[in-house]
Amino acid sequence: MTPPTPLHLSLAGQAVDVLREQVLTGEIPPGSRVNEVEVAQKLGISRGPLREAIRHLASEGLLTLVPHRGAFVPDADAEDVKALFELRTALECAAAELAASRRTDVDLVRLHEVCAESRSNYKAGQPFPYRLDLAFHQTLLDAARSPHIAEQVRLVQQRVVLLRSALEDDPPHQHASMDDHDELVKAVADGDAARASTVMRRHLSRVCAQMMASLNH
Amino acid sequence: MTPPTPLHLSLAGQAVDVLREQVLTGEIPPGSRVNEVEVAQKLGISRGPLREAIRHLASEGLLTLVPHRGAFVPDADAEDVKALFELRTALECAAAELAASRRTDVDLVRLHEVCAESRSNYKAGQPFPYRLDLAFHQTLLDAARSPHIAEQVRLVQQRVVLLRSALEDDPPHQHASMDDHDELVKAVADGDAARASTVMRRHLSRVCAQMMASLNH
DNA sequence: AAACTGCCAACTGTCGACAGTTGACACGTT
DNA sequence: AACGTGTCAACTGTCGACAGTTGGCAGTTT
Repeated sequence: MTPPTPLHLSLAGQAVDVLREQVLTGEIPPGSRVNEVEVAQKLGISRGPLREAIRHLASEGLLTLVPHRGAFVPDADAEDVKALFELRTALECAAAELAASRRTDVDLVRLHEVCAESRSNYKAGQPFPYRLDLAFHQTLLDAARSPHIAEQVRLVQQRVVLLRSALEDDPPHQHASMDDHDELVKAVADGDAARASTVMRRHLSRVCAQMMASLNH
Repeated sequence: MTPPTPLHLSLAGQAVDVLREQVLTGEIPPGSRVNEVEVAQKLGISRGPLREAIRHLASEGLLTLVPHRGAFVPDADAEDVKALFELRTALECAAAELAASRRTDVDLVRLHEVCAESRSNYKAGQPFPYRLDLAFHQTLLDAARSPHIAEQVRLVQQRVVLLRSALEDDPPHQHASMDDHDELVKAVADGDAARASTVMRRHLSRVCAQMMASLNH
């Protein structure tokens, strides 16, 4: 059934994927500890690969390691969110600038598609799904064509998702976000790097404030 | 002599430090492979902790993992340098902006000290040591008071150091760098975030060009 | 002689077991 | 009753050994 390394992914790699999923979905709730023997048995693997998986997720910021105590799912306060968004702003503003100067027509089509889908969903009474927000930022990132920045944004995004569990999206915020996205696309289409950066900064500032507000009850 | 976890650092943690040193100093040259059993014996530890150390360094970008082949010290070409500096520019420009708005008088004193030491060394006929360049950027980073950005810059800096082995510092470049540093300090002292960002971008652009030139023989 | 095939050593991926540390509970003391 | 102490179970850190895969080499074929 499970030969050591059949063809594609090592046990450690599979464990990384499974654990990441469980942490991001909250199946393993923030603040809880990850028991090595217990999880290893549940995944049907040994402690060795699982340990590697845990360390990997810790390097991504999805787990925090305490010597001789184990790995914990971090639960953040408003202060952490603010600090994290400083990094995200630095990365995504730079990405927005690069996208404005490097985007192709295909990139613009994709960006318009995502924005249009968000609008239609919203007008149909559906809430603006976080999935589409992620898709927009990912598409913009692809247009920037900077693999290292993209990789770092991916890691930060993950951590934001981890903290997003308690976030109740309210309609005003959703509307403002979609407006920001549209404005970003316009700036990128015009090749206006400075404006793209400015709009992105304002957008992320808004999102950050929203998250901090919902974290403070 | 070596109980499992004597008091402070795990064997894996120690191995990380030793290996990082060996990789950054070029003791383990770029392109070479890291043999697990060999290095483990040389460090007097088992393969388990060493594997964790290897994975950790890989997550920092100091090693690249190839399934079933092992870990290699990456040797980069000009294209990689350019891509890496896009990330570094995004991070350090943001840090420069934050430093301009958050710096205290103590930060300014420290920045002036580093610049002064660089100048005096240079005028004494000594080459501008890379150590002082790192110190300057680190001091500026401290003034920005953004731990996440600082951590990411540290990782990128490491990778730059890894590629720096073949870099011959020529006096014109050193002089220009010191001028950039002085100009940065002025902007930070004035609290001029926009100017700090601009100067930092120009500075890193110069350093990047210098590195790419020396990589192309 | 060049290309293909089968074998082999070296190394990574994985596992189970042992040793040391940590936090907690129970007990005794002040 | 509150505090300090000793003991203990649970867990992490570490180790040595086995299984599977990879790349290279020798031998054979065309």
